Amino acid sequence: MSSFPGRMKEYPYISLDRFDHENLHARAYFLSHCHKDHMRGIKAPKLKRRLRSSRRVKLYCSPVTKELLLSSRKHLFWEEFIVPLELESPTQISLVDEASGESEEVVVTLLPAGHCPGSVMFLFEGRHGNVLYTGDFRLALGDAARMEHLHSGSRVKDIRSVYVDSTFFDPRFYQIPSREACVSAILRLAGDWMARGALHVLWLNCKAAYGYEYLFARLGREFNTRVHVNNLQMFRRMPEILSYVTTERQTQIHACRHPKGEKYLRGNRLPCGCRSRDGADLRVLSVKPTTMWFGERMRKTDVLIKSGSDAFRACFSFHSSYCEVKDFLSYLRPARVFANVVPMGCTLAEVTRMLQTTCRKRPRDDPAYKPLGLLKGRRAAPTPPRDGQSDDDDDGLFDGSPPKKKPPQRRRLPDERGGRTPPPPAPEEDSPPQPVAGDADREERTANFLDCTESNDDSEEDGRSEEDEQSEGDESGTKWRRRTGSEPPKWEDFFAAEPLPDSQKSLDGQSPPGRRAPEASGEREDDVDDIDDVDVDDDFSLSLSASASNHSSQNREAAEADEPTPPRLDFDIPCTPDSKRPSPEQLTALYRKLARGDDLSSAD
DNA sequence: GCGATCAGGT
DNA sequence: CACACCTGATCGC
Repeated sequence: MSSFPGRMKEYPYISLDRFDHENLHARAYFLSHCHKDHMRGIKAPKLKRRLRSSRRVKLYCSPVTKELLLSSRKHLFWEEFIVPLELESPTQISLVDEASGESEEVVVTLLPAGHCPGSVMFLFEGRHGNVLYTGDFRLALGDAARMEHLHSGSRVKDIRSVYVDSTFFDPRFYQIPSREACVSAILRLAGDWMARGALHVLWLNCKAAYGYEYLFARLGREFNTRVHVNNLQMFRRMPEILSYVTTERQTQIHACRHPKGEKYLRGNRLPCGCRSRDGADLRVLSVKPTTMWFGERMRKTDVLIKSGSDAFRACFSFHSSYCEVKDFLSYLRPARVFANVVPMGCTLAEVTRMLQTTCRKRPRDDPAYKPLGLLKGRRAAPTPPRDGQSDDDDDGLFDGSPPKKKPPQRRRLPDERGGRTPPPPAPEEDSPPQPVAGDADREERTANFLDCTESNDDSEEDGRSEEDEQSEGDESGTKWRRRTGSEPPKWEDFFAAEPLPDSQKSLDGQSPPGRRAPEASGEREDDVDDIDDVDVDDDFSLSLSASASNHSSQNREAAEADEPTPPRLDFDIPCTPDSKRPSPEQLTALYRKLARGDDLSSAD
C-alpha cells in the first residue's frame, strides 16, 4: 500500500496520488491509476471546496484513468478538472499560484506502468531537475531501456530522484514469474478444464480492483466467451473492456464475487449461484490469482499451485519483483531514490538503505568529481573486472560472498537535453533534503536476507508444473523503441492509453485545455444515466468481436529466466561542451586503469 | 450523519 | 505469505 505523502521534494507544488492534508493546496494534481490507496481524499468535501474556488487546478492522468475515475458517480464532479494526457507525449504545464500569480513551468511525460488499466508513471522535467514518480508498476526486466522518454539521444536522462513502487523491493521477493508466463499458464489450465465439457466452469477468485482486465481479455479472446462479473459499472466507460465481461451468468468463465454477507458458496458453487440449464451440478475449478515469488536460487517457477481438488492458486502480480525494480533503478541510476511503499516485514530505513544501493554514488568526498559517462562493467578493485553486460553491482546479496564495499558506480553526464521539450536547465546542486541513511556505516547488513525462506517449494502433491521455466519473451538487446502494432493485441491494449482523436497537447503553458472533445472510448456519456453505484443488471448487448484469437500457441520464446541483466545501451562517451572525445589510445589507457581498479581521478 | 481511522476478513 | 478492498466498530465533529 502506498504511503507516499503526495508530494515530491523537487516539485512541492504538485500533488500525486494524494488529495488530503497539505495536498489540498496543490497547484496541480496527478493521478497515476485508479486504486483507492492512491486516491485518498479525492472526493472529500474539503477538496471539492478547493476545486470550486479555483480556476486553475487540474487533475492530470491518462485517458483510461480518466474514464475509470469517472465511472464512479462519486467522482463525476472531477470531470471539468481532468486533463487527460497521452502517454509518451511530453506536455508543458504551468504551476500557477493563484494568489500571487507566481508560476513555474514543468514538463510532464506519462509512461506506461503496467500495473492496471490506465496506470502510468510521471516523468517531470523542470527547473529542479528530472524526477520520476512511478506510481505502482509492474515492469519487466529491460523495460526502462525501452522507454524513449527516459533517454536523451542515446543516453539515459539524468534523473535526480525516483519515487518508486517498492512494494516488493526486498530480496525475499527476488523473482516473480513474468506476466506472460502466468497468463499463458492460466490459459492452458482453463483450456484443459473447459475442454472437458460445458459443465466445467472456471471461477477466477479475483479481488475487487482494476488489474485483472487483461486476464479477462486474454481468456475472452482465447475461448471466444465473456467473463461473468458482478457489475459492469466500473467498466461502463471502457468499451474495450466491456466487450470481455458480462453480467449474464451463462458462461464458462466467472469472476463474480459473493454479493454481500452471503457466504454459502461452499463446495463447488459459483458465487453467483449459477447452475446448468438442466439443473445438473457444475464442476467448478477455482483459480485464485495470487502473488507468488521465488528466492534467488530457485529456478523452479511453477506459476500454478494446486491448493485443493478443484482449486489452484495462479501466479499474478501487479507489482514488480525485487529484480525488476532493481533492474529498473540500476538502469536509470538516479541520484536518489525514495520508497513509495514499505514492504511487509521491513522498515522504511531498511528499504531506503537498499534503494540507495541503486543510486549513483554521490561524490561526497570528491568535490572535483567529473562525470565520465556510461561505463560498462566497472568493478571495484577487489572484484575482477567483468566484461559483458552484467554491469550490475549485485552488492553481494546472493552470491554467498561476503558483502563488498560498494564499487564506484557508473557515472554519467548530467544530460544535455537534446529533445524537443525544453525544460530549463537544472541547477547543479541544491542540497538534497535528506537522502536518508548516512553511509558511514555502509555495512550492507543485507545478510539478514540471505537465508530468507523460499516461497513456493511447498508445492503440493501434484506439483506438475504447467509451464516449466520460461520468461518474458523480451528479445534481449532490443533498443528502446516503442513497439508499433501489427502483432496481435495484448497487454498493451489495455495498459497503454488509446490514442485520442484530439492529440494536441497543451503546450501553451498558460491554460491547459479544460474541456476536451469526446474521448476515444467511444461511449461518450453526456449526461450520466441512472446507473447507480450499486448493481447494474442490464445486459449490455455488445458484440463480441472475437476477431483475433490465434496467438495462443506462441507461448514461450525462452530467455534465460535467471538472467537478470537487461539489455543495456552501449558504452557511450559523453559529449559535454567542455570535453572532447577521447582517442582510442586514451580509451585503452582508461580501460587498463579500470581493469586494475586504479583511481580514475588522476586520469587525463 | 459524515469522515477518518483501525481491526479483521477475503 | 501479499494485494486492494470491504465491512464494521469507534471516535470526533
